[in-house]
Amino acid sequence: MIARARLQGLVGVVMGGVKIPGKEGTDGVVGMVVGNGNMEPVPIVGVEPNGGNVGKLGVWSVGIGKLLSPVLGSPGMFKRRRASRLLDGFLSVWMKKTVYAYVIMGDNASGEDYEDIDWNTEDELDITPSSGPSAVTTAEPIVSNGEASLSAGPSNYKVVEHFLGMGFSEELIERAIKDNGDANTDAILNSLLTYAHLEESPAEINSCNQQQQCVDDDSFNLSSDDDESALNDLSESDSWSGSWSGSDAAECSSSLPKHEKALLSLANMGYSIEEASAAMDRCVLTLPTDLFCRSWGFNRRTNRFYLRCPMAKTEDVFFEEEKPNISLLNGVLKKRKLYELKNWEKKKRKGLLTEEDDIIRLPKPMIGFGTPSDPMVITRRTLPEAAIGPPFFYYENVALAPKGVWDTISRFLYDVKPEFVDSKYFCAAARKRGYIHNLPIHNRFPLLPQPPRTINEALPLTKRWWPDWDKRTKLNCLQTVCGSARLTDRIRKALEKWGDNPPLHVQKYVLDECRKWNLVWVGKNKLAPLEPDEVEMLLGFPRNHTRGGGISRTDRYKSLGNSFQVDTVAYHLSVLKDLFPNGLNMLSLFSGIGGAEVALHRLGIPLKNVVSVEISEANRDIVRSWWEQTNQKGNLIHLDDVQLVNGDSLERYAGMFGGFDLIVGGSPCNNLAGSNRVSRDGLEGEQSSLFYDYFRILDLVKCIMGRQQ
DNA sequence: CACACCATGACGGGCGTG
DNA sequence: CACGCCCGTCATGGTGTG
Repeated sequence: MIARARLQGLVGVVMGGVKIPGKEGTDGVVGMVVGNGNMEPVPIVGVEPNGGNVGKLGVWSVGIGKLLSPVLGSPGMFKRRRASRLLDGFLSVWMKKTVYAYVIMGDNASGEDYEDIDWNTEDELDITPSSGPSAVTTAEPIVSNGEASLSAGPSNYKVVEHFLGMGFSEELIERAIKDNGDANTDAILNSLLTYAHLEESPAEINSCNQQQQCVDDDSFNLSSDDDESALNDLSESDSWSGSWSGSDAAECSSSLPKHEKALLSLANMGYSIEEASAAMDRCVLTLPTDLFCRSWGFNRRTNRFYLRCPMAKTEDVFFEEEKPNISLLNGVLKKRKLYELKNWEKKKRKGLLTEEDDIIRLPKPMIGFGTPSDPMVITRRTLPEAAIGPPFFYYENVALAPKGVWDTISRFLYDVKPEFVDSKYFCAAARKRGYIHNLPIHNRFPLLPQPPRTINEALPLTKRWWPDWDKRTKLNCLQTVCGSARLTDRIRKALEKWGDNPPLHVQKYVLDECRKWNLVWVGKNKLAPLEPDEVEMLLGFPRNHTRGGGISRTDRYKSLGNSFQVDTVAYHLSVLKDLFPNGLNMLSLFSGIGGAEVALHRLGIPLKNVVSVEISEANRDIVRSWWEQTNQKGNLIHLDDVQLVNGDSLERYAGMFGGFDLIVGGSPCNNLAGSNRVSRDGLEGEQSSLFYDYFRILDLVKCIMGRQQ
């Protein structure tokens, strides 16, 4: 029988820093967690240290929740080994060394050998439901090689077993077969889904709908077989998922709390209760729940999977793959999704979206917990327990990221709420950024001398030429590119036609260009983009910080545009001065041109050891040059790729220095920034997803520091 | 001529605000 | 609803270098 394994959607992601005893290089364990129908993570029920063979990463394997199984496939038939081998395939197309997410395969068996798949071809990765005769859906009768030999029972035995394996109760299956006959599995499944639906409470129905969004559009049809070796690792009976098949499920969840069962399961595999508990805390609790209600897409350009928000991109999800003969299951799901969409739109129109629907909002004014000139709004806050250091951490990114991004970032970073600050309260240029950190917030102090706060003060030579119809007192955000000479030439010619009082439409044209490109007046009718050293000054860097040493002008703009505003960051970090009078050890991720290092130095906080991770050689040169010129007494260690930073190296450095006191990082904003017209893909974008490495490394260091104490 | 490097301009859209 | 804002990217053509 031709059958295909169907990868049924990525359900959950977890990343943890758990060392698997005796297994080298498993610090950066990336987890695979599935959710259950209640939108909760399912506790980890097993560890397969070698499962993914993911370079130096280990792989968790997990069971499948009972309520999920009608949608995702059969927990009873879930084969770890096969799943992990499928993962290998995905890893090969993931392109990145670090893996954030795995696809859980619904175990619809097949007759083809999945190992023959060329995972690097796009065809096999097509996320659209495949058409043609070989395309089967979850609704078709499916028999794996392994089970075929067992199926000697009555004619509907296989059908019953199949649906049993999907987690439906025997009673429901019998009822469905009675209603539909045993030939039409589509109809049976539909009935089963309906029965199950009716049995759920309204709240559960709602969450179930969200859950199912993961499933249809982003499913894969992939060949797979039932490798005999799949059976030789963990037996089904000692895994938790095994006990979840069929009607045992309800009893199972009611007898012991889930986490205790998972603990037992881990303990049975040879880990101490302590280790198991730590693993579970770390992995299960840091799982952001919104991942469960998102669906997955595949970016062909980058060859990577990404999460997409069902709310923002609903139309894509719905209509890009309209095909007449999509399976009944898909039909049901689409109807539900459509229903949900309409509900959501209705709510939105009526303004009924609650706080829960839209949690993190930008404050106005954007002054965070206060600025040097504004009175402190808040001087105390209560941090979530998991966020409390050591180490201190400080994370930065653009404030105006696509919706939901900051919620996700915040959930990963231990539910600390971001502090949004616009640097226009610190200097003459706007820079709206969000900072998530676990630093104290009382007794902050600014760098002295405080930088000029208006354009006139910052660039006094421009004052003479500034027309009264240009009302700007602050510059806009300093970006990575600047206006060209040809542009300012066009503006000059446009102005010269009109003498001293250009008409309103010319004024508007000029002002629009000025705001867009941050132009300043340097002569009569003469505008100019900011010079790189002016940008350095505005951002709080020493003059010539990025100058020379082989860096081009455009690269200077780029590096500066990607940097911190030093005064702003220094104000936040100033509380460290009393805490570390003898200096601190810092791990600086995405260092760029060393904004954090410069800030700490200017605060007078000695830098004992700095491990700086920065991909750009030019930027590393800048920091090294600054390090030497400022006669730093400490050690500067440069690494290039955050993705290659693993537990071994972190443990080594932490051992050398006695741990890290501070972890600073502003991860790439390319895919978040509003000015990106090409690939504003959100947090799962090619560069911005490196945020997860920030979290991964932070979590690893927390883990290491916890052990050292 | 090939090649690397650099400057230039064309290119929307999400989201907040008033 | 109109408006303003935004740590950007890509293809292209020019320039410098061997």
